[in-house]
Amino acid sequence: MAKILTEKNTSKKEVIIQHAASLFKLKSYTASSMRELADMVGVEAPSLYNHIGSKSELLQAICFKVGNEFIEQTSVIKNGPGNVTDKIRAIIRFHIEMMLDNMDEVYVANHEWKHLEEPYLSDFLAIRRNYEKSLVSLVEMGIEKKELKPINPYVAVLTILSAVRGLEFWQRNKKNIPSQVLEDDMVDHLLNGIVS
Amino acid sequence: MAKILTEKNTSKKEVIIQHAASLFKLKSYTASSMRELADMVGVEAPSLYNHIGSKSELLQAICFKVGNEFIEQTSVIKNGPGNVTDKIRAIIRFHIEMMLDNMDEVYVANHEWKHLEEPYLSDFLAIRRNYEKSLVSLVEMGIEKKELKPINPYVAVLTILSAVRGLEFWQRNKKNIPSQVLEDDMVDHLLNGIVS
DNA sequence: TTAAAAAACTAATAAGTGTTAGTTTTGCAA
DNA sequence: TTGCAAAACTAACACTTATTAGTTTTTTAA
Repeated sequence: MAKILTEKNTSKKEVIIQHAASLFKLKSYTASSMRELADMVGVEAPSLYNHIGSKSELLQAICFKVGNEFIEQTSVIKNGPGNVTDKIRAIIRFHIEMMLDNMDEVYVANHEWKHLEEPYLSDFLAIRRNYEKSLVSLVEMGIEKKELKPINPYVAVLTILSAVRGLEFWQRNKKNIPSQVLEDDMVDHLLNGIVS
Repeated sequence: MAKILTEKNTSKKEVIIQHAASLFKLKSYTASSMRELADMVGVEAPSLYNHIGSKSELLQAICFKVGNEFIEQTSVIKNGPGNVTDKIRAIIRFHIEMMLDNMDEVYVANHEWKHLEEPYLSDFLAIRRNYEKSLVSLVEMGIEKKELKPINPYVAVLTILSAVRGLEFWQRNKKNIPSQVLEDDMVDHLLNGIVS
């Protein structure tokens, strides 16, 4: 009867994954049922299994898609031209844009990864650790070159990543502040502070 | 048979709540079962109900305890002496200390509030909104007095609160960085930036 | 020592979970 | 039009869930 809507270049599996990201964000992974997901897709729950292997496979797909995208894009910026400060600026901007454009999936990757099963959980954490290390080494380089103050580089990276993650709360306030102001002000705040 | 350990000045209900915070942080609210919680407490699951009303009451207790503590302490700082910059510095330090000292409960309040039932969900969100507004007005005052740069005050508050929340990831790295360095560097980062 | 209250226990319930089996319908290619 | 594969369906299973009922044990107070 009911049929999964297939848009151009979007497999039904991808449609399911997108709805899953939205649902997992709304209700969290464990509180989301396959029946609810099926409702969103417009199908009975068992029909989902013609396209996917399991519920946890959906979480894996979301987490690793996001993780890999961050790794790749940041690597491009890091290995590109410019001084360290410019690179950090670009990375912050990339984070903000990913957050605003792919809110559901980024949110799920940030919040629900702990429900990944092994070995995916370990793999995901390794990816994240590597990502953080890569940013730490960039900050260290900036300190060496005297572009940055002699702060603890790990604390700086933690602060930046956390601040950017906070855009998860953004949706309810989109109305008031244009995202360009948000992006500019946040980048400036994290690089130059707020004290005049 | 088994008995709940009662420490001085700690009711059994509080013991249960503390274990609940630890469990909810580890596995998330919905993935935590009352049987697991009972195991931690050293009791069978139905025995918990001699001390508490329901699972969701535990979540309520945790969320509102944390919420009220932030409201109160921040209000004290805000209405106390000192210029705006000092107050913001004090608030950031208070957040960091709350995070380090009451990690489990703060984490749960930050992450699991969405599983609160009405009317508690609405109440909790109202508390948070008020708290944010109160900080925004403080930043606005700092801008008026030219202590702070003319940034968007909401973005500044969002950035600060999010950065501080990131200390949730701190546990795994406690070994490397003394928390005093963490606190000092993060405060300096959020007020003065990292560019030298 | 005894009576009452507090708090533990076992057993059970009703609802919801992800998933499988088996069957029917749909859509495309020949 | 026929035949086949893809994908939908219904029914069901095995488990887990929070919670209640009813009972027994433990603690407290007189």
